[in-house]
Amino acid sequence: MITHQSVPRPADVADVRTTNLVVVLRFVRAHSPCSRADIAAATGLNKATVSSLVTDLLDRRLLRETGVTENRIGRPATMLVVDGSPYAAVGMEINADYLAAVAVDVGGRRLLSWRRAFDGTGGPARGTAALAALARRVVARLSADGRRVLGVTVGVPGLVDAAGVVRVAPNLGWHDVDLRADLHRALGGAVDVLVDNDANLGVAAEHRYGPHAGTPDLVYLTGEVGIGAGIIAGGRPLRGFRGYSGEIGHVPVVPDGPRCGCGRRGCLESVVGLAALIGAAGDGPPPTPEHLTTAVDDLATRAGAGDRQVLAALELSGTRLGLGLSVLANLLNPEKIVLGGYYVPLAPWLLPAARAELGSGVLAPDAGGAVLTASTLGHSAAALGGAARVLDLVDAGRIPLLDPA
Amino acid sequence: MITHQSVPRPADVADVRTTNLVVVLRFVRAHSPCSRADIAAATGLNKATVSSLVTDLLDRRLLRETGVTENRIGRPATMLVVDGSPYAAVGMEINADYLAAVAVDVGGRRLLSWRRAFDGTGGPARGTAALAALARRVVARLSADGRRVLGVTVGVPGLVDAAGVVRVAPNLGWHDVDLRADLHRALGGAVDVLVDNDANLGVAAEHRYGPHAGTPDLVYLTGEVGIGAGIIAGGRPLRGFRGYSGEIGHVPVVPDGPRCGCGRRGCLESVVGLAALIGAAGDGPPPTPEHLTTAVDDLATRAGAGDRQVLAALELSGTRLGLGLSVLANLLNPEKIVLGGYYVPLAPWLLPAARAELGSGVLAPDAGGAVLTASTLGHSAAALGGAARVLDLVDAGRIPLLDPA
DNA sequence: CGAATTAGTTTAGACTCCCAACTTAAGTCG
DNA sequence: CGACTTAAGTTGGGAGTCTAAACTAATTCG
Repeated sequence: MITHQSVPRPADVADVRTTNLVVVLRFVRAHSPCSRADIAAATGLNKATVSSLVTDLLDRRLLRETGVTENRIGRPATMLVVDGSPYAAVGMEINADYLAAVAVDVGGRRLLSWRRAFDGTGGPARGTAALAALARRVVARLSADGRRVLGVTVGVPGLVDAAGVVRVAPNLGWHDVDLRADLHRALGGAVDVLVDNDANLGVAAEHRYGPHAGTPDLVYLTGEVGIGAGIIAGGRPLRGFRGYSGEIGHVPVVPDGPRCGCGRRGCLESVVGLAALIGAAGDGPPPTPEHLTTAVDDLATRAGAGDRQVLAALELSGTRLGLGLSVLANLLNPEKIVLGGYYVPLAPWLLPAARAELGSGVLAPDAGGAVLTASTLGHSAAALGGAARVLDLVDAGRIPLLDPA
Repeated sequence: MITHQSVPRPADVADVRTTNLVVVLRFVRAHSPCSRADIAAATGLNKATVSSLVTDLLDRRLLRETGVTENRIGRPATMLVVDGSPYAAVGMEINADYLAAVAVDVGGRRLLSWRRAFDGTGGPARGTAALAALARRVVARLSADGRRVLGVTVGVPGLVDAAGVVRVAPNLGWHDVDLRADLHRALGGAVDVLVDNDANLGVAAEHRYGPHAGTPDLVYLTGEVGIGAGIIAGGRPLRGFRGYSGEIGHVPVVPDGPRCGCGRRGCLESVVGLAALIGAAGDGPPPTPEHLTTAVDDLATRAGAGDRQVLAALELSGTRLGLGLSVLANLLNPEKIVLGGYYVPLAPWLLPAARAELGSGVLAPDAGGAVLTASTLGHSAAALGGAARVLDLVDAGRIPLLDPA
């Protein structure tokens, strides 16, 4: 029997430095602009230590002095803000019908945001090649701008294990694709590559850029053909034993409902997945994958126009979604649940019923505090989350150093 | 809007020492007996550093030299084992029909294990008083033995918030009882007191003392009148926003099943909770709370004797339990799921069907690796977990110091 | 213009880990 | 039996970190 009684990594004095560099960096990010004295007072670090840390971060161009000083008694303070512009983090996303890439600098500023239509169902070889080509272009562009690329994270709609191998991606038709190694090779081995599930990256994006950024118990729900949850619990991503957490699509919500791909009946996904949503509105045959966006827009338009059938279908779907989410909320007690993907345009009609059901279905009073909202991050949330994931590495202690130029 | 963008605590050189003391302590615990040289080789710490750390731990009597040396070429090694006997951790448990207390030393050795019948439904005042009296006796006994009590953790069947206030404990009839403060006061303010949900402590016990100790993604299921899950994810307890995680009892598993206390139909708890289990075996009126243990024993006896009705009922219950667990496993992807409480004696008949259903109900291949077993910790698992929780504090860096005697 | 106030730097000291040399205590072998 | 080999553990010096206290710097107040 394998014993998991692993021993944590020892620490040394350099780790103290790293920890405190991150403390200062995060403090400035959260309280920008601020002075060295502010940092010392708030963190408890000594003034001298703060000065030393700040000098280090200025050298790395992770901070910048705004020169601006305040106007009150005593010596004026030099204000600090986050810079980070010499470093870039890249996030990418492959889906059944598009590729996306987003780059941000370490200060969090959006550097580029590309999106192109793409038939993701053409097999892993073509998908990987397209991703690699896009990644190379992004990296080349960023390098040309003089930025160092700290890493690339790719989001995939499917099960991804800890090593970055895509185990199953039903909508892409992928099995056991070692995307991480392939991309790493395609980028000349020069850039760190991570691969993760799109829901996990969605929640990473919300955790860094959403209106509730920093919420330590956060859930993000992808609203695509399939439904997946990205979970942050206790401030850290919840990945599970093999990285397969968040498969909420098969919670039973409708007794004797329609048969689901998993073999059971009335699963959340088969009832409030996108196909079901469109089907429930009841106009003819289900749309082909390429026309899902149009179909959703159409649905939203009809709902906005007061179409009774659509309104009723969306309300019912909201209730069922809320039921599924109540199961999740009972298990995880999240603070925020964010709906993403195609749920966003339909949120005005889904949310009221979903919230009501969530409130009544959670055992803890007041739904355990859980608040249900729709994402405001727009399209390519997973790609944005990929970039966020790279920035998380910085926050975890991988403080980048400027090339000796 | 409250921003959660909190900044982590700064580190200093003393934290390095603490971290490394824990590294050495945990290494010895996992690889006892071992030499200083073994520790240095395995952890990467310098020999000199290890010597210094070990000296410190010997002074605190957290380690002990066994004097025993090996028999091979080169200077013989002084072997080290965990001591910890001067320090005691206490766990307690209150339930509808009993009180329990367990004490262990920091080496993990069981010091005492008390259990007494008690009517927990007599209201919070009587329950708190009884717990306090028991705690005082335990602490007095340990002190008389010359042990320093590091802390007491109490398990309660209900929702407990982060401050140790029991929000709701249905089976005890408690609401908003500040048990932590009450007990802390009753113990003269001299001992740290923690309060937690019994399922959370059950999983803490399994995580430290179970056959799969150390498994970072572990779930424990209480099998009492209610069903609750204690969750460890990524090596840390999953508590959720307000500490209300693990409420698995209301996953819908039987379409149009019996009405549950929560108002819906076919909830896991109403279908495979203890009352339902006994009811499904079909002999007369449901037993009163005091006779549940007897009723379960009777069920096990009849199943062992081959009673068709009981066997069929248990198999069906196992299937439904497996269905509920598959929802949990899809969301959390645990490595081990341990059944506790009254499920243990019934496990031989519940497990096969539950495992089959779990295997087919989880989307990830091979149930995502999840293995379902019955607890081997016996009664008072929550109390044992309470003691484990106190020891977790040591592992988190609260290294105890011997009183200057 | 000097006192008060606040920001930030310098310097000395304590603590930690690491490295290299050393001491200690065995077994090995001629 | 004694020199050699092997391995465990200790000692002393060095580098890096934080802290405290003294110091310098820049501004407002009176």
